[in-house]
Amino acid sequence: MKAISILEHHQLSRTESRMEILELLLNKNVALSEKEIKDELSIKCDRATIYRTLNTFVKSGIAHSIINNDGPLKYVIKKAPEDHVHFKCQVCGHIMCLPQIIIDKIELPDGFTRTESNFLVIGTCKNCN
Amino acid sequence: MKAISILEHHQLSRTESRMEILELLLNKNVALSEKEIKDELSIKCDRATIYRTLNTFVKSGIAHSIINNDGPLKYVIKKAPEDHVHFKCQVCGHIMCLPQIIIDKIELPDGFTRTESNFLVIGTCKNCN
DNA sequence: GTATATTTGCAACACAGTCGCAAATATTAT
DNA sequence: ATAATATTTGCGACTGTGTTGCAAATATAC
Ligand SMILES: [Mn+2]
Ligand SMILES: [Mn+2]
Ligand SMILES: [Zn+2]
Ligand SMILES: [Zn+2]
Repeated sequence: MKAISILEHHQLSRTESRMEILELLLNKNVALSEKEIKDELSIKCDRATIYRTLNTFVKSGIAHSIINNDGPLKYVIKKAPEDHVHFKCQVCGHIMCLPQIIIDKIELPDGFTRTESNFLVIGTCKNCN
Repeated sequence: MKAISILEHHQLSRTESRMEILELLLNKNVALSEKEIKDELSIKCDRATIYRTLNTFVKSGIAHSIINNDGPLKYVIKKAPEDHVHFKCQVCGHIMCLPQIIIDKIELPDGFTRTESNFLVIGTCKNCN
């Protein structure tokens, strides 16, 4: 399984919750909130455990969180290392990465330096258009 | 007073809370949260009133809210009509608009359409660099 | 297998934001 | 200016997201 080797590679112990949550994220191409994860999990798993697991994944670089303008944080497997744009579809509600668009290049005013970015574009996705 | 004419122009009734909150926002060039507003107000004003006032201002187009990656929404007077980049300084904590950078132009993948954007760049501001 | 380190579930908590309702205040009409 | 009406306010209760302490459960190391 891919999940096992990812956990090993990041030196994370192999617990049922971590395996199941990681596999769920690996099989999705849209970002999921804690609640959505809980609802889709086959095993029972406490809210706190899900949050702790997600935070662990983010710290390890396995996943990253996406800020939602209206709603809870969502999590997705980290594919591209660079900062990229996120897209939220108003119709289907899905939030996803748009790794095609890198945002290193934004020119800030004189004297400002960038360390990180959070870009969320809201609109209508390919499927819903 | 500027605040009075702004309220009149948007056909909002002229209450003490609205006047004070609006003047506070007009005198700041950084975004404020409900808590920060409450702390800076000279008059006493309930949390709920501040939230309602801010929502009223946003609906009227007087102010707009800025998503904070870690923390509550912040509010700022709306100067530029277009979507622009927001900047958060890790050192001083200030969040401000960078109206110089318009983000209409981001090229989305085929089939995606944009209606709104939330861009937050995190880094170090001019003063703190 | 046993010992040790880590993770889990549960409960409690903190905080942001909203809402119903009665009292207070602002607007309008007289 | 006074009275009638419409709007806003404060209070309290409530929801939802996310975190944390602690004891029990489980994973890893020996
Ligand atoms: Mn992403
Ligand atoms: Mn702005
Ligand atoms: Zn869609
Ligand atoms: Zn600064």
